[in-house]
Amino acid sequence: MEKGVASSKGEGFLSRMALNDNKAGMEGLDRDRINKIIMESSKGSRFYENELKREQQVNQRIEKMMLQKAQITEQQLNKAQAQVEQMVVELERSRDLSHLIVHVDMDAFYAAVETRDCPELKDKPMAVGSMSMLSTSNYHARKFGVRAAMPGFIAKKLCPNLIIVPTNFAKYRAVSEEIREIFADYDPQFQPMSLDEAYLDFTEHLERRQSWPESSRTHCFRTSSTTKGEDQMDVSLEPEQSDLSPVLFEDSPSSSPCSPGSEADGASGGAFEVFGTSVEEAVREMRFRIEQKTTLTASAGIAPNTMIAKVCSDKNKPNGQYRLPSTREAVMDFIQRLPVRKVSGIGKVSEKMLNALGVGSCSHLGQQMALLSMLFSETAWHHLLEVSLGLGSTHIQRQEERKSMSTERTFKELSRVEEQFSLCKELCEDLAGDMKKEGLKGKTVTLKLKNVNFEVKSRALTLSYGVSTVDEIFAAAKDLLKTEIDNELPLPLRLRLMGVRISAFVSSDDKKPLQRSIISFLQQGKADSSQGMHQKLEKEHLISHSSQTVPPDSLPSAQKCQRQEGVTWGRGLETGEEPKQSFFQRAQAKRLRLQEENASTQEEGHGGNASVTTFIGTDAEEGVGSSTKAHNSPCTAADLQEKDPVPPVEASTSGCGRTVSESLTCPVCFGQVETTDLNVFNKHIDQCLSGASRKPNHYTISDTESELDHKELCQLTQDSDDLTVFNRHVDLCLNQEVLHELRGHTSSPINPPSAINSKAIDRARLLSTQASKGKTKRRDSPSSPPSKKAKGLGPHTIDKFFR
DNA sequence: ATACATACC
DNA sequence: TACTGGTATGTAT
Repeated sequence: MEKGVASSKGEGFLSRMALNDNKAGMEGLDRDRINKIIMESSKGSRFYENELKREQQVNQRIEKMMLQKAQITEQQLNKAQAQVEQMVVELERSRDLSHLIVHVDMDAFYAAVETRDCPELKDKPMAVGSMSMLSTSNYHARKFGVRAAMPGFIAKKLCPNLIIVPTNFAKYRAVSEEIREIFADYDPQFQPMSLDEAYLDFTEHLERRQSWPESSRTHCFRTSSTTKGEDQMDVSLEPEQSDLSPVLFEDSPSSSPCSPGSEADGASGGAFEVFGTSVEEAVREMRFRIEQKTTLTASAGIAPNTMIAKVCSDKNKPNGQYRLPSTREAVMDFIQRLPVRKVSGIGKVSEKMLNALGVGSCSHLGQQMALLSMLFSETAWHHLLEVSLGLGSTHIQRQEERKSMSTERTFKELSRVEEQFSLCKELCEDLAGDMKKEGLKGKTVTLKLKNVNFEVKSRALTLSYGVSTVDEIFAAAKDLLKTEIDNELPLPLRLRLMGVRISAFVSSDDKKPLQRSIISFLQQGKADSSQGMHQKLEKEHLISHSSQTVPPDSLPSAQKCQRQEGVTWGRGLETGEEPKQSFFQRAQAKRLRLQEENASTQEEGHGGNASVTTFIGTDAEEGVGSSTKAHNSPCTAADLQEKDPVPPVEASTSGCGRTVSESLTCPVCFGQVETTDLNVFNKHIDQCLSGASRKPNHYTISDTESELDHKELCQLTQDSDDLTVFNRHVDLCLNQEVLHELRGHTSSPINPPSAINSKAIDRARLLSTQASKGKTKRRDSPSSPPSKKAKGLGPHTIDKFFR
C-alpha cells in the first residue's frame, strides 16, 4: 500500500502535525518525546482524521509531481535550463543592493506584555491564549515544545505547569502603537505586518543620520515606571530638525536603572547612551528605545531586501539583531545554506514538495531551477528563482486597500436549522458593523462552513451591486446557507464553524459621478424643498462631483490602511493579532503629520484619516472558541423564511446598497416614495420608466399616501433656470444601465419617453458606459522587479507542461 | 465567477 | 471537556 513519497523526512506520522521546531527558542529539545505526546493527544480525533486526509491529498499531489518529473526528457530540461539562465541574467541586472531594509519583530510579544504586567509569570512557562488555542508562548514554555498555534490542552500535556493567560488585545494594541511611534521616527512609511512586526526602510534615515550631532543620537535609560510613557509622544511630532532630538525620557536621575539591554556593548549603568551612525547602531538605538519605552525587547534583521531581512530578524531572535552586508557575495553566501522553509511564503506543503525533489536549502533551489520551472506554475517558480538569488522587495510600501472583510466563529456542534440561521444573522450583523466602520461595500458575499469533521466549504454569490447592510448581506448569506442545508437533507448540517465574507469591493474609482449622484439623490429625504433639490443637483452635476453632497459613509474614504493588521497565530512563534477594528489610525495620522512639511500645529482630528480615530471600543471579545452557547438572536428560522417570499437576494436590497431612512426619491418622477422596502421602490421606478410619457398623471406610490404627478414634476424641473438640472433629469430617466444596477439586475428594458432629444440619449449612453467600465483593476505597479508577491507553489501546474 | 488550498500573523 | 480568526493569493474549473 502507501509508500513512496515518504521522502527524506519520512517520519511515520503526519508532517502536518509534528512539532515545528523551525523557530527560535526551540533548539535542542526532545523532539521525539514531544511529537509522541502531540500524537497521542490527537490520535483518533476528528481533527486528526481530517489532517490525515489532507496529508494524503498532499502526498497524492507529490506523487503526481514525481510522475511528471519522470517523464521529463533531457532535452526539455536543457531548454528549461536555458530559459532559467536567461531569466537569471535579467534578475541579476535588476538586483538592487542600495537599500537598507529592516525587519523588526517583538520577542514573544503577547507573552512579553503579559509578563511585564504580571511579574509573577517571569520565571514560569506561560502562554497566551486559551485551552483551545495559543497565540504565543514565552521562551520558558518553548523549551517544552509549547508554541503558537498549538491548542492549550496539548500544551498542558507537554508542560503541566504551563500558565495560560487569556489574550488582551487592547493592551497589545496600545503597546503596538507605542512601538509604531518609534518606527515612524526611522521610516515614516514603514509597513506594519502585524501588531508586533514591521518592515522599515532605513536608507534615508541613515543618510540624514550621518550629519547628526551626538546629542541627537543620545538616549536615556528610563527610570522605572512602566505605565507612563504616553507623555513624551510629542517628540515625534516635530519635523526634521528636532525630529529625533534626544528623548530625554525622565530628567529625574534614575534611582533604579532598569537592566540595560543585554547587548553586551557599552550599555552599563549610565543614565544615557550614545549611538553611532551606522545602520547597526541606528537599529540598536531603535530597539533600545523600544525597550526603554515599553520594557519589551525586539529583534531585527538588516538586509538589502525584505525577504532576507525577515530571515535575519529571526537569526538572533530573542533581543538581538543581525545584519547581512549589502553585497552580492554576502547575500548569495547567506542564501546557500538557508532552508527553504525559512523563507516567508514557503510553508509546510511547499516545503514537503520541494523536499520530495531533493530541495532542502536555497542552494538546491538554484541547482534545480530548470526542473522546478517545469513542475511548478510560472508564478511559483519565478518566486523560487528570486529566492534562490536572494532577491526580494527593496522598497517598502504602505498598506494597500483591503480586498475583503470577514467574520467567522467556531462553536460546539450546531445542527439545528434555526440556530444556524440565527448565527448566520449574527455574523452578518457583525460584518455589517465592520463594513460600516470603513464605509465599504462589496459585491461578493461568501459563506464559509466547517462541519464537525473539519471539512471546510465555501459558497459565494456575486451581486451586481455593492452591499454593506445587515439585511443585504444576510439576504445573500442566508440564501447560500439555505441551499447548503437543502443539499444535505434529510441530514442536518453539523457545523463547527460559520463565517461570512464580503469581497469585490466597489472601489472609489468605480463610483462614477452619476452613480454617486443618484445615490445621494435617492437619499434626500422629503424634507428637501425642490429648491434645495435643485441646488443639490446643480452642485453635483455630472462632471463636477462635489463629494460634499454624498453622505460621508457612502464613500470608501478611510478605506486604506485600516484594520487588518493581522493577528499573529500559526507558524511563527508569537502570533496572533486582533482582527476587528483598526487601531492604527492614530499612528497613521501622526505619520502623516510628520511628513507634512508645514507642520502646522493643528489639533488632532483634522485632515483625512484623523477623523476616523473615534471608533475602537471593544474589549477583546474572548477570542478562541468562546461562543459555544446558544444565541438569543431574535431571528428564528421561521422569521427568515417568512420575511421575504421574493427571491431573497434581490429582495430587500438595492443598488444604493444601504439602509435608507424612510422615504426615497424616485429618480424619474422625483416623487417621494415612502417605504423602506426597496422592492416597492423599484417597482415604482419601473412604472415611472415604462409608463412615464404615456400615462402621465398619478402614480400611487407604494404603501403610503404619497402621490405625485410626474408631469408636474417634470415641468417644475424644466422651469429651473439651470439647464443642467433638466439634463440631469433626462439622464436619470435614460440611464438604463445605472438604473439596472440600482434595481439589482431585475429590470426590464426601458421604453424611452418619446420626446427626448437624441443628444441627451447619447450622453446618457456615454455616461452609462463610463460608469460600467470603471472596473479597471489596478494591480501593483510593476515597480521593483522582485516583488514580494507570487508566493505559494501550485501543485497542479504540473499538468500543464505535459498533456 | 466559484471553490478550494496554502500561507502569514 | 478537544485544534482560532482575519486576510491575501494562487490554482483549477
